[in-house]
Amino acid sequence: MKEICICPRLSKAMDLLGKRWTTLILYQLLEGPQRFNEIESALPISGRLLSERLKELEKEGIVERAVYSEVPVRVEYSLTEKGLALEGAIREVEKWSKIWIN
Amino acid sequence: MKEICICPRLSKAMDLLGKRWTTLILYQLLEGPQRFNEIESALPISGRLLSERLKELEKEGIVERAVYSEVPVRVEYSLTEKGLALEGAIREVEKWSKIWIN
DNA sequence: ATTAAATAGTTACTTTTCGTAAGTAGATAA
DNA sequence: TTATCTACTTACGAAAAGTAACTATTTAAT
Repeated sequence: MKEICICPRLSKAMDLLGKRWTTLILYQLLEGPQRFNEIESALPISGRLLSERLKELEKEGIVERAVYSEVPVRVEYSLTEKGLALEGAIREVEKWSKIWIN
Repeated sequence: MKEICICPRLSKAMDLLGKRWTTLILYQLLEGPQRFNEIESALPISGRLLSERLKELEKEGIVERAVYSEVPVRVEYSLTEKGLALEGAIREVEKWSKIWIN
């Protein structure tokens, strides 16, 4: 996106949040830290895309990745402060969807 | 999207709002009714996609299309009640982006 | 009569992203 | 040695997005 016009910050935000699955992944993580497979099971997303999205979100400082060297290995993803700050926005969409969808 | 797991309404909502440009188009329409070219100029979007998105939003009852038979023709797009109801969610993302982006 | 100008799109084509299914890696257990 | 578990990665065909040029309609100008 070229994000020249309009509000450039919102534009940047939507580059992230407007990507397929991103908001649903964050919504899922609002439940608390979760493992790769837990998220994968909770959403109709494939491992390929989940992996891709989590990397993007980690790079943006929205999600944190923690590896626990157990057997087998456990990897947990959680929201950072920046990620948690999105709760208000996500809840608003949830509210809207409860009223206006279907 | 298969939208089986998680909240199916949120999932459906994100099918719409999570599409590229959709939220920015709605944000732009929060300024008031606007013509095709106005929206096109305000965002770095092409006519092809703008046309596609507006049709989707119209089909979902989020946006209304009004044709005025002037010369040359004037076509205005505006938010319906359902569309206006998204303002809270969009403003929350805007707020977040002002704090956390860049 | 022909050309130009303005708005609101549409078409054709290339590039990027997504979806699906199968495969990999590293460590243990049978 | 084979199987199992988790967390990914790879390969590839399909769908969506980006870009630029083109169309339709009506009026005005040359």
